[in-house]
Amino acid sequence: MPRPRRLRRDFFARSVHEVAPELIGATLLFRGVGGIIVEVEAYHHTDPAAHSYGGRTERNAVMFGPPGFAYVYRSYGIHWCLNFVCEPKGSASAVLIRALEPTNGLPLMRRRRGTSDERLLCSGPGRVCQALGITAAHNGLALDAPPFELLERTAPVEVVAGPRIGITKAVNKPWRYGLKDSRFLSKPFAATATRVA
DNA sequence: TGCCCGATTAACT
DNA sequence: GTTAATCGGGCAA
Repeated sequence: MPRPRRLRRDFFARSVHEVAPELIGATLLFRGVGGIIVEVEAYHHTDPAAHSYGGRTERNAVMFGPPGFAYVYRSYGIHWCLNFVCEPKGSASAVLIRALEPTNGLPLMRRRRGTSDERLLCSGPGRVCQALGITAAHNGLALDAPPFELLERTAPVEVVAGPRIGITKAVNKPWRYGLKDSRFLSKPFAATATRVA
């Protein structure tokens, strides 16, 4: 097994719809804690469900910056959610990290999450940030430098696509991507989900 | 200023 | 299946 390579900043400088499925199977670590990305969603600036759809604000400013940086926002006043900014600078598109298969730093993740159930550690965007210790303090950080470490996938994976979760606009767009049959998804994909890779 | 609501989660019935 | 928790963004006034 070859040593996994780091994802470089130019990996993210492409269409969010190319990057998102390729992130499935990659490894996300934050201060050495994390796991394999098994679920993401793509948000394009022309998409009414995207935070950047209505233009630049203080909250979404990082989305309008260069690709390869973290956009972290508060969800429902309670949770934090992590995105990877993609595409050329200014296109304001990003990939939401929705679930990981935990592989590194499990004791710390269990303590932060208050559960020992491995399936509840990182299965949901708010849970990922709680388990990894990511907050607004990390909004705007580069993804190719500590405390982040992103590793390319080392083996082929089966990626499926389906409608995104928890949104009220553009609900039919199949821009949620996942590792087929992973037990760490926040929700299963339909049996009829499109296979994309 | 006031009001509504959301890329969620956990704890209910 | 339903709902409370909790708060900043965005928009009406």
